[in-house]
Amino acid sequence: MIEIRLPDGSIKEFEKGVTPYEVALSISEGLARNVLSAKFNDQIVETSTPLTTNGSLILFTWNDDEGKKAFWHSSAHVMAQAIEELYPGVKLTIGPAIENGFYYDVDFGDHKISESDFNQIEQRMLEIARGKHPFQMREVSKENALNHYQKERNEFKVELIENLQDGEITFCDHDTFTDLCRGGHLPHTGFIKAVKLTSVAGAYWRGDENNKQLTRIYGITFPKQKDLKEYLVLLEEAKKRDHRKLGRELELFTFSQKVGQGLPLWLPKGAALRGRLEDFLKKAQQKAGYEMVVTPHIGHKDLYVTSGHYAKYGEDSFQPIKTPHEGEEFLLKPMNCPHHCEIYRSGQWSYKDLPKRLAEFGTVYRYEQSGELHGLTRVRGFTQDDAHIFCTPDQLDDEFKKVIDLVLYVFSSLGFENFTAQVSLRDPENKEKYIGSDANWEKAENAIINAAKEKGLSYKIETGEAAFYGPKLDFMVKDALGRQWQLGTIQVDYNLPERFDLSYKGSDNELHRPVMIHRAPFGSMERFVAILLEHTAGDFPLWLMPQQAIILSLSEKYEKYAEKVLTLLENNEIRATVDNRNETVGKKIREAELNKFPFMLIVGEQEEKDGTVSVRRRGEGDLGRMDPEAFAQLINKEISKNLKAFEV
RNA sequence: GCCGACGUAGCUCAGGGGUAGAGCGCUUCCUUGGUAAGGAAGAGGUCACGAGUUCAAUUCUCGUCGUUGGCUCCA
Repeated sequence: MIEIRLPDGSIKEFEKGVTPYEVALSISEGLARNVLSAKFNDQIVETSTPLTTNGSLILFTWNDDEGKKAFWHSSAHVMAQAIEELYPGVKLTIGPAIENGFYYDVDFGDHKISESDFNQIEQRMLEIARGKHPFQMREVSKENALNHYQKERNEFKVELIENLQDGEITFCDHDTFTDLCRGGHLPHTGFIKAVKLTSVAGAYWRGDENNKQLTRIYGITFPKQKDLKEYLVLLEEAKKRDHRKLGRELELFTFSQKVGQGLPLWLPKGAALRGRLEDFLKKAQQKAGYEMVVTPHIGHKDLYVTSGHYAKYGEDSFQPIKTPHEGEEFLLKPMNCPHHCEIYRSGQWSYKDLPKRLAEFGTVYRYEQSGELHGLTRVRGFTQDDAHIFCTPDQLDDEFKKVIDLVLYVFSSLGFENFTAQVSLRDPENKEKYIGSDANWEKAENAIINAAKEKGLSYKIETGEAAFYGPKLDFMVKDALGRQWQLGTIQVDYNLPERFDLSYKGSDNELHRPVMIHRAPFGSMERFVAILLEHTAGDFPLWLMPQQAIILSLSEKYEKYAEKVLTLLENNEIRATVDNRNETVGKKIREAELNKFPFMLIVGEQEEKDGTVSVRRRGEGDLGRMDPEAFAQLINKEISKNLKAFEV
């Protein structure tokens, strides 16, 4: 007999060799029907794996992430079988489960696959699923495994197996199909009831663009047809929050093929919105001891040779601008740091002057790969809410924490709660990719981790994700479709101070090297506005709204009174506009609601007579008549409730 | 940059070898209204651009540009 501990803490005795499925059955038939996969002593096992020792067992269903993972991983096997049958001679490589579904990377040889092939594959997958073929794991010796795939001339699987230890290699069989696999499957294919292949994409073998390009097919499957329908509806809903769509509808920004790809044009409303965000940050930064500076949009090539950026990115950047005569070369500014370093160098500093915090809304230009451009989130010309802090090594920890406070203030003022902090460190295996000494890297990495810990951030460490000049702490936020984007960033840099020979006079009367912190709480105005749009669906916090209220005149007769109310509101710092069009009030309300006006003020005969406005709140309805002054107070009270001042 | 899809009116989209259609928006007129679409008329398109096939191309083929889902990249 063996003892199995279940998640509720209870311990049950079973015959040696009991399977997770049988354990589930002993609890309830319903559970047994729904159990998809299991974890025994922190190891993923099949529901059919005999358990031979004491241990703790967790059973997973569709409601668990691990259950979905097994579901989708198994679905990848089924898709692979369908593809192999329909396109004989293809070479399978890897096919994992992902956050929403799964993919399989396949070498189709000369065959071109496109979305028009999906239906056929989906149909075959469903046929296989209906066969209720059990997934069965078996151990294979390295030699046999290699033989199997050498016979199939599948160099990809051979490469995978070569990197595995003999004795830990397993194959998974179902129906007529066999795949190299570590495990974690459904009991059988019959659980898969709904199948949707979502896209086809090129993907490099092992993610390296020097390798062969494979065809990646993405799909998603569900245990019920209804779940698939719901998922598709969810996708449709997410599309409604797409910042590209909202940006056009709300007249915030546009693009022009003539101006060039990735170069956004900010429309009046968008520019006003962006200006308001800038003012908000400027105010907080002033309190936090920052000083604003302004630098030009181009810089001499030597500036970037000194900074090291030219060597690293020169080839892959917008190419230098040449002067007519002297043969000088200038680069479009890809970042503000070198300019700020030169500002620092323009003076002499004592340790008493530090930290020096230089801030600029600096517009930069980067030649991003054309396939990477995406709305406002990835562009070629954008404005960073940049600042560089020059401080003594002793001040680093404290300054770093202060920056975290500022970023958290920005995020909370704008209602971003679901962000993750990511600490990006150097890849110790690939040190040549980075500039700077080991000692400095270590110091900087520790400073970041300590600050993140002390500020109570829940952070994730990503090795190899650091910038080439230093480690960083990024604040990541998801867009409507769940894609992660970096917004705020804080980076420690020991290298630029070195390269620009920056110094300050210490209390010992000697020259010392300052440490530099790069930071941008928004990241870039473009990306921030994009993500903010997707999070709020255009329903911005009241203080940020391009227009806070719209005055709807009941007919042209009340135009004068409407204008009078507008002036009154403007005197109270409220952004409002008048809709005097010859339309019914019903239509005006509908459009104001769709255009996200938070407040609608209806004025007609009654209002004009007693000097009031009828207030309607978006999404809530009629709030009744009130004095325009009272309305102004209502708005301003709500704003001051939601927008707290930054406390240092 | 690579793989796939797409590009028709300001916007959302239908159509299809014989040079185009809807809804919304826009203009004008009627209507002067009470909390999510009042009515009528009209204007607006080199069907992204360039080449090829054809008697004829917006439609088919190729290329370019742009957009887009991924991959690689992201100072």
